[in-house]
Amino acid sequence: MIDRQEFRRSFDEMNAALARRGDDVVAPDSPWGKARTLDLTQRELKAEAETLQAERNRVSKLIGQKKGAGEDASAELAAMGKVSRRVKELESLAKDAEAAFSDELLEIPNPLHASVPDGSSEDDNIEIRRWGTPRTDTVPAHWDIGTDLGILDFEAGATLAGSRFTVLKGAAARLERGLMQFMLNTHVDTHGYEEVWVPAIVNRKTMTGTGQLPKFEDDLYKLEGEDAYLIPTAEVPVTNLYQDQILDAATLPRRHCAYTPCFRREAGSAGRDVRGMIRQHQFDKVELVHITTAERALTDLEELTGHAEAILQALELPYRMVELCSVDIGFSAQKTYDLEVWLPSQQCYREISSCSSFGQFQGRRAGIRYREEGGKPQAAATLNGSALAIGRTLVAILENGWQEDGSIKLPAVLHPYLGGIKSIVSNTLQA
RNA sequence: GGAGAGAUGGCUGAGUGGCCGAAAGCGCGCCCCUGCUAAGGGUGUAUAGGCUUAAACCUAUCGAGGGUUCGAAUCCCUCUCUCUCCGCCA
Repeated sequence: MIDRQEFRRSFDEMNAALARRGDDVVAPDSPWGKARTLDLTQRELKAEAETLQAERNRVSKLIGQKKGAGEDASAELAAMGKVSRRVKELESLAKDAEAAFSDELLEIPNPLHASVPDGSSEDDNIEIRRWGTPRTDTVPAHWDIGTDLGILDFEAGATLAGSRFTVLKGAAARLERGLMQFMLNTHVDTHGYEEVWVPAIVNRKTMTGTGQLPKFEDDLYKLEGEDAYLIPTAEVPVTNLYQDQILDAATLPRRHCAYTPCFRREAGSAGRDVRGMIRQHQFDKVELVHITTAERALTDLEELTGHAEAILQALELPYRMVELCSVDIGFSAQKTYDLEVWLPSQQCYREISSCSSFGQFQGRRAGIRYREEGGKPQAAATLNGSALAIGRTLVAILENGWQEDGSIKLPAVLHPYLGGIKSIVSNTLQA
């Protein structure tokens, strides 16, 4: 959520920053376009109501005194009856205007950070660096590799739940579990994160705090008849761990990692990546979350991204890091780096991690604040990044580790997590 | 799912219609006294919004929402959450 004070005082600057996301974001009929009028209306109504309330409070006190002294207060009573009715009217109007204003505010995306490059499509994203040597020989798609080995069962997934669900068997299931362990251990033991285990179902307020709602309801699974949604990412419960709290600045940054399943309806991506397990309705992910100060947000982003990269490097997976351009950055983010892993079957890099700084955007929405010694509370900055999406990591391991004989060579760091075996030659793990 | 109890400031905990943004204690900040790792005294200590150069001032907030009233932490209604007991259960 944008800052109201800034909205009033620096309208033009904010307008410029928002316009970089696209002209439609600042169109007259957009939430941004409507917000200004609603704000003025709301403030006028409130000011008028407050003036009358002050009057009422003053006279009510007088009535109390008069009655206490046995004096007649009927004139005041009559006058205040009238004032009270008017106050009620004004309050009701002000409340409606305030609600309308707040609703629009929740639909306005985060103004981009000044360092974000301009662009008109994802093709304008900027490659920052590459790591590793991509293999260029012909490698089968992971769905063929996995089916041949008997470790990925797409039919079973479709039978049980529908398209975009996969059943992992034997070595694949163990690999999924091993990756989860390996990633969490690395972040806890090497990178110093505090691990948390959180609900995969959250309520509407929590979803609103991180920005998934109200705008992206269609992307979420909602539980019928309840105020409950399946989380699309651990970002939601982990960041909201601090909702409506005031943290001591000395305790920042708070850094958490968490494993959760993630659920996404993929409403807008019909027909894309329908084969294989690149794009699933349910997938596993280890997520990193930072709660930090506004000043530290950008340096923390570099650090957090580095922690995600460390996983790819340890797994010996070639990847590149790209900085998203102005039109490709998500609603709540102010700046984003994507990590893309090399998929030999497609001969291209595919997103496996997205690391973003949200500035104070989520902090304001979720009421996460911190206080410097003797200072006023201010909205905390939040960051998060996948480290990594486990399903896609499994895909990358299958394809990058694929051998001519159909077996899969496994990265050395995973051996201890897989009972010591070094390769997959069937749906059972072999030494 | 059934029955009961409760929700007040960083914490504990008073407060059943006005003098309550809220006693008292604890904790914490600053000052003083004491000159030694005891204690004492004073003072301050919520959040948001409005108006302001600033201070002052005004408004709102005692789980949430609605109602009664000139006036509600206090009365009424609805909801949420927590705790205890019973039932069920991985």
